[in-house]
Amino acid sequence: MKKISDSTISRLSTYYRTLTNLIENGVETVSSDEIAEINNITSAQVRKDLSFFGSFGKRGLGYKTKDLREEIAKILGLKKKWNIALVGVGNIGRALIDYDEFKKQGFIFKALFDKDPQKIGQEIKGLRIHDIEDACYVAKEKEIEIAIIAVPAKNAQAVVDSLVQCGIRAFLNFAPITIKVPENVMVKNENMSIELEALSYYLTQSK
Amino acid sequence: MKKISDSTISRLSTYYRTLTNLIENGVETVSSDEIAEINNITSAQVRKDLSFFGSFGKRGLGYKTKDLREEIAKILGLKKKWNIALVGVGNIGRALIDYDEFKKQGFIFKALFDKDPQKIGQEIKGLRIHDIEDACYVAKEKEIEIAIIAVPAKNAQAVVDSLVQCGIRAFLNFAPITIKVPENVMVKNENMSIELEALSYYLTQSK
DNA sequence: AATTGTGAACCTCTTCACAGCT
DNA sequence: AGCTGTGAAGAGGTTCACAATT
Repeated sequence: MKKISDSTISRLSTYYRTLTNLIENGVETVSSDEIAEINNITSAQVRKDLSFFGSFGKRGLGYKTKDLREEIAKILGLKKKWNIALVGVGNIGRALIDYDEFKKQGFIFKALFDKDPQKIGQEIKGLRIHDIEDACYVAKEKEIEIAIIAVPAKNAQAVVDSLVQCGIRAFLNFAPITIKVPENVMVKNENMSIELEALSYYLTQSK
Repeated sequence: MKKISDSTISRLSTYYRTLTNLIENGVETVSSDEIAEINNITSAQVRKDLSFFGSFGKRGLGYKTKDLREEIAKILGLKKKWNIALVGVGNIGRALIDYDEFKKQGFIFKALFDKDPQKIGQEIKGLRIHDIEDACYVAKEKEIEIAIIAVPAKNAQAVVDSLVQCGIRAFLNFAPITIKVPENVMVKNENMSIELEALSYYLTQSK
């Protein structure tokens, strides 16, 4: 399949959210122009993004909100639930366990890992914290498909390496470091300081 | 000044982090090739990014780690401390207060806001939680420059609107919604589900 | 010999603009 | 008449490749 750009995929996520909101508000049809307006982009961008995957609208009429949401769910793989694991039960990790948005989109925590003996064995939200050493066994048992890395930067690469060995192929990385992985493994980064630093840059510039 | 792309700015942040690590490990010089290698990009990209701001290296020798880090700190505005406010003291918000990476880069929480009467008046890490209604007054007193928005999506726009009124011009938004702001105000988004959905997409594709 | 700094080439993403459908 | 879908044009970002410098 033709390679679709990361920006298109992340915009599809925002369209998905937009459609969810519209549906909740009882809106049944929507134009590319309206979706664009809500998300501060152009309508051509919306149509082009969708066009990579099919034609979901009706000329002159726009898109049925429910149908389009369904189509995007299919594209993004949101028709199924995803089993995810949290590695590193610190502040960030704990916050993510409680983060409703994940559950709402079908991402379900099935396993927690840490290497701190104090934490291992404890339970959070009915989930036991396992020793990271047992990750392969537990990950298989719980059929983990995605791992969220919330360990200190210095441990992140090693943790990912071993999970790749266990067969995990998708990672959401919160550690402020670039993780190396084989070709067929995907890492997405969530680096909160980078965005703050961009704000710092813009404030500094505009003085 | 010439408009610099967002990607260049965010790469500068990663170079900055790379240099910090190298310095901690006693490395005194580094080539664009080494910086590139660490971050999985090309050396031309590193040199081009830097070239927008000056020439900081020596041909044949590379860059002095300490000097280059200093230069990037100047570019990104990291020579000063930034006063930041947290709006919305929920799970995510609490985790951010404890997030060392922010403090390390010079972003210091000076004010917390919430609208829940249960929370108002409480203290976290020596910081009092103020009523969001008092935001303007407190923001001025504490000289807040950047606000982190960690309130539910449905309240985010209103909260930002009022803070813009108070004169705040930079926002890091964790709410899964596109915020509208005037031209001279900057919003950066941290949308964790979007990255997870990208992983979902790639796993679905590669099946 | 090694490595930077950079114009030019290349590639990718976005926007335009309009034919085609409803 | 209104709005989609899309090829073509335009803008922007990345990589190449090499002269310049140490």
